[in-house]
Amino acid sequence: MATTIRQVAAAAGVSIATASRALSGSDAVVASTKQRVLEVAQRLDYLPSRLGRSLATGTTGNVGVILPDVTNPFYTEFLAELESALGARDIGVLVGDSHETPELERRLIQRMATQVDQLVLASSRLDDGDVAQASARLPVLLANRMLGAETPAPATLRQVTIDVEPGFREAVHHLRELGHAAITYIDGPPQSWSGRQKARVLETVCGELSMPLTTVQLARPDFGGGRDAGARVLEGAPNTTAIIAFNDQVALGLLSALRERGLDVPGDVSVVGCDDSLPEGMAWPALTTVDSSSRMLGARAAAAILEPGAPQPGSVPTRLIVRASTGRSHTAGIANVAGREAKRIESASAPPPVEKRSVSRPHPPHH
Amino acid sequence: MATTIRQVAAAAGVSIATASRALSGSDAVVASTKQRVLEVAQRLDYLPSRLGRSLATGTTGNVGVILPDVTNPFYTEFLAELESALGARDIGVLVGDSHETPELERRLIQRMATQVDQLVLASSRLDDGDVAQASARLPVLLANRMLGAETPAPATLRQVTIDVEPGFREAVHHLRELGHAAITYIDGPPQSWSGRQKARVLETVCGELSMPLTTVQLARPDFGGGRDAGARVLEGAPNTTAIIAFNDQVALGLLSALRERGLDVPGDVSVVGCDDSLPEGMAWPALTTVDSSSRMLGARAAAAILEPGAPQPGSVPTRLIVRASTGRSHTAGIANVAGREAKRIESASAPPPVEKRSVSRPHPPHH
DNA sequence: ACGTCCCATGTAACCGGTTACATTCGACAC
DNA sequence: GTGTCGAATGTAACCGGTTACATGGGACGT
Repeated sequence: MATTIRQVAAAAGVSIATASRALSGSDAVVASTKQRVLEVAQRLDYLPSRLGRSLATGTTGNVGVILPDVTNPFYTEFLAELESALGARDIGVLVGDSHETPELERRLIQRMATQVDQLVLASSRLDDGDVAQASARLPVLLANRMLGAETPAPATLRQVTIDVEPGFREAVHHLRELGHAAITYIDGPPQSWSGRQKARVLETVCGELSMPLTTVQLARPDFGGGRDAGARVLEGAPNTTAIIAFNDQVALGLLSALRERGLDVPGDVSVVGCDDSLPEGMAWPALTTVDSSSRMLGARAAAAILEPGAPQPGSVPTRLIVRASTGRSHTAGIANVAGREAKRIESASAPPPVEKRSVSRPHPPHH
Repeated sequence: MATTIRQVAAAAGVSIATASRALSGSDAVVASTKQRVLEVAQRLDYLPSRLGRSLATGTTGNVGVILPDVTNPFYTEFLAELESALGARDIGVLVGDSHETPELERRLIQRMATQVDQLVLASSRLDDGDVAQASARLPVLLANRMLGAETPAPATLRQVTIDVEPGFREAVHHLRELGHAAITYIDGPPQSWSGRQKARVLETVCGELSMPLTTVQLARPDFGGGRDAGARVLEGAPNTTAIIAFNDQVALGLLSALRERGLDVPGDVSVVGCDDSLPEGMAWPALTTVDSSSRMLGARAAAAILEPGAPQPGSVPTRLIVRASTGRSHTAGIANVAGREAKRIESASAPPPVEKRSVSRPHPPHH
């Protein structure tokens, strides 16, 4: 059994109250006694029980963090930032993966509710009512999500968000200036609040500019989802020249689908991502993206937790970062590839481009 | 304040002992009473305190998981698997990121020690002594790490590992059969046990086959690290034709560095990754890799935790998955690219390959 | 009718801390 | 010398559960 404060007190020849005071820093306890208690504690390898302390003080020193998918870099970076900032203040993090489902999320909340001081729900898939209910039990911080205007926000509910408006507006204007006539948006999962925000901005801006907007829904906002969506878009709408993706992972999957079909980015299709989450060189060509930073969101969340009295924090602004995946469209879109392909094959002598050759080589299925 | 069991007991007209029995499932309490207690609990929205329960029972229902980097997909997948399996049994997960440093890891252990039943240290950066010390305090599960043979393993210490031997052996033989004369290994961080394992196997096998082996050390085993290492290798040893990377992220970075310099994979250089962690299409060309699965490691870790009595689990086996990033070397190595480049430009008429053109286009620095 | 036994329930101690309040003791003023 | 005051320390209640043990009453056997 681990050593308790009573053992320390006994060994130091003081009462547990005195031992407690000596150990929990500087209360009114004379220096010599304090010294003695600390020495004994050290010698007995005493480590105060967080459980005992929590029960007595009513504060646990932990926060719970619930994410839709721990595997997704967006949340992973959010979590990394949050954990670091809280850890520096010796606050522990209980983490839960809701696998994008409200049921699991509710269950995780139940499990965490009595052992954390506060809950952080990132991109919560709960409906407004459930969120309100949770925040009736303990303070809740919504990250990347806001309650609808009609739901009265409880006093214990705070929200940190990313304002995607400027970044997505810029993206549409950028594509338009490059000569693209229409835009396809690959949206996130239907429960995603941020996905709805992005869609809403795109609708507005495309409306203003009289550009047609096509939206494609996605089940999982990851690489595989992006690949699937890419394939669907290419088949359903071969004239597409400009695609905006829900996030960088989806954009990456999209790039992969395009490359596999021999399409050039940005020659044939321009692609815009979101999050600016990729290290340099990860995307090919380098991805034009909206810097909807989850790290910054994590930092804001940490700040909101560490300064409970602070005013409702504003939302993180965004902007467009132009790199190499967007450009002037020099074909009439995807439909033209077949023709160009034929032309290339005609001009026999030159070695076929390496990339093309690799495309056709079959390789074993993954997993 | 949250409702407690005493309030439930009072409202149901029973003692707290009876209430506790009724609530904690099926003890010897008559059906009608049990029914009544449960109804009252429901009505009062009662949620039993994990803290109280933990203190009373001496078991918390939580495990602590410490990772060197929550942002690294290897650990992220490990964590996802572990969290899912434990969550299904209503076990909570406290997570900590050691940022690859022993100091932080020790601090995290201190914080977690009194509020978890067990600790999972993934690729622990602690030395053997510190690990032994931690496992004197509470049960510890080492994942992807083993204590040295000379350190006596405490009874509360278990280990789950990946046996990289077969996979890496296969990789070397595979490369040899493709005609590669020498191998370069891009190793992980120096504190990494699994890195040392991989290096050791490569040394052995290359020794057996009399193939020269060059090892390059890496600070951070991620995409950026792989890119840097790639650049170093290309400059220092231009004749390199076969590279094995510590993990898939490093391999991805390497591919990026090679592509940026106009090198063809596998025409000029063959690349082997490790982990099989990439979704289909993520690497271009599809990456030949050793399936050192962190998901499976996570599953084993979960099993070891859920079945405490089970025998010391064996290590996860590995094998080589051959895809498109390895092939017969048709140049004498990197050094020849300059010459080939010149030759291409000579044969004027054919359009330069798309990828090549993109390489030379400058784009703004990332971040 | 009485003793025995068992089952449902209650009482109270306990887990490991914190802290309000009580107690003790020395210093100082008169 | 004695009363007062305050600082250092001790006593005990409390946080919210669990559980060993005590208690009481009904069923059953003789």
